[in-house]
Order: sequence, then structure tokens, then C-alpha cells
Amino acid sequence: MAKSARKYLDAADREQQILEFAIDFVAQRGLRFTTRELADALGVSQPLLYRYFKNRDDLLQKIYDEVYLKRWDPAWNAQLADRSLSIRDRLVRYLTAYTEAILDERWIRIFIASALEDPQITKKYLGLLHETTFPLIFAEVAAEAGVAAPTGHQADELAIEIVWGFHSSFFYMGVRKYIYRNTIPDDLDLIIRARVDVFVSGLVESMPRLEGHIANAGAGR
Amino acid sequence: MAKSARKYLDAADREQQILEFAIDFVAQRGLRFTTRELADALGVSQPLLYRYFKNRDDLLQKIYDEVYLKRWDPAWNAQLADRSLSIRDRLVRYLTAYTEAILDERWIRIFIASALEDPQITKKYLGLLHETTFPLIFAEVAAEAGVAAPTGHQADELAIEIVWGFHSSFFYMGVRKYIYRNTIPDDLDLIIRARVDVFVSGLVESMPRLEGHIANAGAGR
DNA sequence: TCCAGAAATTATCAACTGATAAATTATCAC
DNA sequence: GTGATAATTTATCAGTTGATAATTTCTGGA
Repeated sequence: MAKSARKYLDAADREQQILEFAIDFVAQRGLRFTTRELADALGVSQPLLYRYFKNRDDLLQKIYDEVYLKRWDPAWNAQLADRSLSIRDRLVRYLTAYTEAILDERWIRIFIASALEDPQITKKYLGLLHETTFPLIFAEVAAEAGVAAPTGHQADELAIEIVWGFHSSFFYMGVRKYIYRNTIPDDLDLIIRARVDVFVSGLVESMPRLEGHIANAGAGR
Repeated sequence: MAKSARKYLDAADREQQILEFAIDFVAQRGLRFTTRELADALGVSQPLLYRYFKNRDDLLQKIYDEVYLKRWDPAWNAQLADRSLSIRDRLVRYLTAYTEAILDERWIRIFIASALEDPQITKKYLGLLHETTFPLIFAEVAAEAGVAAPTGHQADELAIEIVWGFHSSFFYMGVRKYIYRNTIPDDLDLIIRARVDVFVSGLVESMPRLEGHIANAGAGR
């Protein structure tokens, strides 16, 4: 008998089915859903949820785990550091993989909704970017420019900040598409290449002036 | 008698007090608050809310109106177009005013929460950026580069996209601070100048290559 | 075929929630 | 002071909600 035609699923299958369905459901409805609404949409009785999930929060926690799990490939950082390709090509390759992973309705909406509810949930993921990937990208562009990156705490902060601005623009495309419900261009590859070009050109050229910006900090106000 | 010591406020004052309090409250708690929680926090009875607001949704609508109202200064676009200053200076001036308006906990959190709930709410505001400000910024940088901006539908889209990436990085600082609860550098002026520098330098330099990106679209896949 | 055990549903509860009506309390003009 | 009026609270309700217990239905092996 095909599993899909069964009325009584194996416990493991049913749990997986509920979880997958709940991810789509919560992505659409946000965190204000009720357990009855979820059960009705899935076509099972509401108490059945409590056979597989201790309570509503337990279900949400498992949703977060499932959505964030395995969306981050540790190989990305190694590839970014691989100087056999130009920094432009490396950034294009990384951003192609990164956007493929995160420009997903469920991922974007659940990420934002969960962060709004409790920033702790997304902290680990964001820490990975902030502590590892961003310093790496800045350092690699600095190497491309043939300039020593400016040093000091304020310079480090500014460097991270510049990369944040660049990097977040791709995540933000997901926000525009799946939260604002705007249309975004469908040729993502074109946009990645154009933005990488603007970013690398700009950072290479302005890198020598960064020290100056720091020195002038606060002077103009 | 000072109004703050009164027990029975004038209707207009009470309505304003509830609305202001509710804005802070909803910014913190999100849209899952109950009318009792709001009333308790404010120190009034729950039915009192219904004297001033028809129902829960009516209160939310008035919150949105109050938060989004007058956060957008129509003079900004005119200033961006005023070529008596360099494009860098104009962008710095604009972004200083813009960030001052929107890097506010209530604004950021209610903007995101309401967009997540119903994208219609933020549509008008975002349309203003997309239709008016972004094309203007791109055109002004093109003029700075002394290059005719590339033409055609795809070029327009790409141009808007590049500016989206730049512009959104400032809004996104608010997301980082008030939603992710990350620390962001306190010297905003420094960041604005550095990012404007990277952006203008990069766009001026890569502008002549944009046509090439478009021509190559899809070729590399 | 039949039944033991697992899977799912029905029935139910206490607490919560948005909303309304009735009763109470403060304010102010006279 | 006093009473008319507006502001606020208390009491209350019907529908909802998360969760549990009791009951029923299905599945697969002997």
C-alpha cells in the first residue's frame, strides 16, 4: 500500500509530514496561527499535533531547526579564500550559492518572523556571517587592491560595515520579494555580477581613503 | 491641575496617550498582543480601549498611520537633484536625513511586522522609493560619471537594482539593531561617508561596463 | 481471521480573548 | 455645593485556544 494512501501513517512519517506542512503554513501565516488552523489545513485533528509535538512552542522550535539546518555550507568560506580565482569570480560563485540557499519564501519569512519574536533564534546564524565571512571578504578585496587593509578597532568595524552593506543587499532581495511582495528581476546572475563589479571596483578604489574617513570621523558635525 | 495627575483625561488626550503607548507596546511585543495586555501595561481597563478605537484592527490601522505619517520629507528628492553640491555630498546629506527618520526602533519593528502581516500596508511608502528616489540617484551618479546611463528595460531594472542594494543597506542597519538585536557602530556619519564613497566610486567606474553585463546576461550558465 | 498495539478522532476543559452593556466615578459650569 | 455630562470601570458573554483524556479506527503479524 502506498504510504500516501494510508490513513494511519507510521509515526516517523506523520511527524515529518506535519513538520514540512507546518513550515509552509507558518511561512505564510506568521506566528499568529492557531493549532486548529494548522490541523484543519493539514486535514488532521487538532489533538494529533500533540502526539508528535509536546506543545505549540515545541513545534515552532522544530520548525526553526529544520529551516535553518543545512542552509549554510561550510565550504563557502574556503572557496572565498581560494585565490586561484579572481576575487570577482569568487564573490560571484559564493553569492550564487548563497542566494540559492536563502532566496526561498519559507526561509526568508520564517527568518524574519522568528527574529522579530526572539532575536536569540537567529543569533548563531548571523554570528557566522559577522565573525567569519565578512572579515574574509574584506581581506580578500584588500589583497586584490594590493593595499594593506586599514588597522585598528574602528577600521575593523568600518570594514565589516561596508561588507554588511554589500552582503545584506542579497538577503534583502528576499525581503522585497517575499515580505514586501514586490517583483524583483528574474536574472539574478546579472544582478550578482553587476553588484560585485560595483562593490569590488568601489572598495578597491576607496580603500586608500578609508583611513581618511576614519581620521575625519566626527569632524564634520 | 496638571493633566498627568488627572484620572479622567479629555477624550482627545486619552486617545493620543493610548496611541502613543500602543506604538511602543506593539513595537516591542509584535502583533500578537492582546487588548488586555495593552490595557494592563497602560494602566487602564481593557474596555476603555473600545471607547477610542472601534476594534483591535482599528487601533492597529491608526498605529500604522501614525508611524508612517510624516516620516518622508518630499524635499529630499529635490535636494538630491540639486547639482550645486557634488553627488557624494548630496547622498551624504540625504542619507543623514533618511537614516535619522527611519533608524528608530518603533519605525523599523512596526514596518517589518506590518509588512509580514500584510504587504499592502507598506506598499505606498516603498513605491515612493522605487519609482522616484532610486531612478534619481542612479541618474545623478551617471551624470557625475559623465556617461550616459545605459538604456532599455533591462538596463533600467539593473540600475534600480544597484541602487536598491546601496540604499537598503541603511534600512538594514535598523533591522540589525532593532530586530536581530546586534550592536552596530555608533558613528553613523562615518559609515554613510564610507559607503557613499564605495558606491559612487564603484558605480562611476563600472558604469561603462554595465552594458556588457547586460549583453552577457545568461551567457555564463 | 482475529486481536494486540499503534494511530487517530471525538469529547471536553479551563483559561483566554475581543467586544458590549450596565454601573460607577470624576470633572466642570453654574 | 450640586447636578449634568463625560470618562472610566466592573460585570459579563460568546467564541476561541492550547492542551488532555477517553474512545474509536486502522494495521500487521500469528
